[in-house]
Amino acid sequence: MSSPPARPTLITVARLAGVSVASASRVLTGGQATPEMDRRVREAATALGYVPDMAARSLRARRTSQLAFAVPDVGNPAYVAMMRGIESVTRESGYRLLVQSTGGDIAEEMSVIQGLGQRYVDGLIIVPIRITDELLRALAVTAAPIAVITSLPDSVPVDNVRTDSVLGVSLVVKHMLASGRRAFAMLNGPTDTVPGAERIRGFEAAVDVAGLRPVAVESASDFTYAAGLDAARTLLTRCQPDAIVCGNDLLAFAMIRALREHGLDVPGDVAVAGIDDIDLAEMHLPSLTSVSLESGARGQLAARMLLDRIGNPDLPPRREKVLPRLVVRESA
Amino acid sequence: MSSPPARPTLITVARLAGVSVASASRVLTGGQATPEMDRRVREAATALGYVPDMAARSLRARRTSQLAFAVPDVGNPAYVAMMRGIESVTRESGYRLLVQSTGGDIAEEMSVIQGLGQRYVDGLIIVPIRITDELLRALAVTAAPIAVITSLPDSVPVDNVRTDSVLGVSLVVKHMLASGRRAFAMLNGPTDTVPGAERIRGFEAAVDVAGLRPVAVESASDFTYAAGLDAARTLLTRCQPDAIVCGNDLLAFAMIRALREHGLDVPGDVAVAGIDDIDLAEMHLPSLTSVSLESGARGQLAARMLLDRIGNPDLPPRREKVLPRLVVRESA
DNA sequence: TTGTACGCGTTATCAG
DNA sequence: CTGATAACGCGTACAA
Repeated sequence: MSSPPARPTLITVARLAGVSVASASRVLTGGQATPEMDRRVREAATALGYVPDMAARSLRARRTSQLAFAVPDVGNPAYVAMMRGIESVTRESGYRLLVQSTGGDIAEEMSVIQGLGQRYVDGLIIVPIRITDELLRALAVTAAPIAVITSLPDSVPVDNVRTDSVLGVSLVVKHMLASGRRAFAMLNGPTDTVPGAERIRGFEAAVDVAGLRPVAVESASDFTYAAGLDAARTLLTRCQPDAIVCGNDLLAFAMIRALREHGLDVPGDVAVAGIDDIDLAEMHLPSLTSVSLESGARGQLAARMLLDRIGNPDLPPRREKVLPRLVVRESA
Repeated sequence: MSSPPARPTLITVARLAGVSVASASRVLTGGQATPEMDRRVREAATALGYVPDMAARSLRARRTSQLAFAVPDVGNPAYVAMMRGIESVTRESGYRLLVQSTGGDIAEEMSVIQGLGQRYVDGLIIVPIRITDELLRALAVTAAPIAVITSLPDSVPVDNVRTDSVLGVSLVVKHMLASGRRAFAMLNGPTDTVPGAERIRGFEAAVDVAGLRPVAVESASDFTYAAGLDAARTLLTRCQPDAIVCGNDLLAFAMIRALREHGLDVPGDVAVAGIDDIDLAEMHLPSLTSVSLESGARGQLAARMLLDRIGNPDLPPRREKVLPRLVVRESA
């Protein structure tokens, strides 16, 4: 009747090696030690199969080696790309990554930010899609460093990674103009979101610069395919554009399908472009012309900024901008 | 010159409330206490903005309230769906979710499993795509409960969630036979993976049952679109099938594009179907007929199994099977 | 019902 | 360079 073998701790290791726990800890955490000391401790550790306990280490060292990513919608491939970018950085830096879906819900986002007080992560990367005063206030006094992926007002002293969707949209519009299109329409997502607002602004500005007026602007209730399908059908009952810019790639796919339902060819009759350049843009038939907002790169950048700040909390707030890039394919 | 306000601990709260730390702890963790005691502690806690420290709690309680999901490839939407399923369960159970990409690499998977000894999570959900003896051995003696999403040999006493891709493939083949197709080909993924092996097996069996022989079988080097494109082109130089079953939806998208390059219409000239029924299957043109392997449901199931086991480690190992479901769309 | 006191496994400080 | 020891913040026997 033997009790299960107790999990080896640093004390066990030190005892077997015949040294103090302090020395054992030093050796194992890469401190200074004589070769002999080093050898004895390591041998004892491997002999016992010692593995450090992260909970104890976190408590004592006041760091978890974990980062959190609060994402609006894991169903959106653009955010998945962002997550991959983040993961690539955390992985090589020895951090673990925690994923939390917010559903784009402010209350959820607030609760994630508040939750930082629990100290279960050393930092947070968050992508809010609506910016409220409440959120800005919360961002100002977080219990752990935060990096925000969105355009924050300059007055908010928080690290953030921006993109320029206004410029991005203008790239598409110019491209469509160059191929002779004149009747522009937009199928956007909800305009009370940061991306939705910026994209419609960019669209109207770009069309205006060309001396034109949009023939239609429709907003889907969400940046999803299903919502896009409804809005796209509505849009097509109202007018017949020859160029349609969509708020993101999922909406563009919906638009293309709706056009086909109307017997219209893409890009023959109508040019269609999306935003985000998700992986599927290339796989789609026709393949989708899209503006890459470099989601992966933005994720990486945010992760690096966050790690930098964790390493040095007194750094001044940083704002980095990532430039959009037009990817021309078959649809426009 | 004031020092930054010290973070409130349970001691601070107890002191302000004029009670012992034990009482404070009891109230806050939902123990027994007189209404008066309860009130005083809570008031003190909110007054101070007290938030429990997870590291300390984890160390003391010997649980982290965290689960890990080791996924082969976050770029594959099927795994993203799985992740969403898992997240929905962890979220409502008060667990946090940690995501670790393995890239389908055995060494990575092993290291994740070994890493369990660090006790940074209470359990792990893993999706190995290759099963080796080394892996099976590691699975047998883990430092924390594991749930595996794949078909494990019955001899391995580990909770696992299975699917029946053999049955799944037969569903597609039958459907294609019913629409008069006879010249069957398969564009599979790597056959040294569990999914790859099962799917080719199912395909050959189903075709055989119909008294036919496949006109071609091609394996892509990976379950990705890019790899699929190469393999699809190769396949088409060799033969002209009128029905093509693909190892997953991404491969199917590649197949459809390759067919179009050859001037062939889907489904007019050739019927194409995929496996996994990812979200994009519906968005594609033509929309993709696919076998749903219920990734989301499998994720949920695995998460629930894992939580059950964490709650009761002495449970006998469970194996659950999720049935495939044919989703007929335009491509076949 | 409430309080005291200890231990969870580490790391860091400070003497030697 | 090494060792003894004090925290880190919390939960829970055990005693009152």
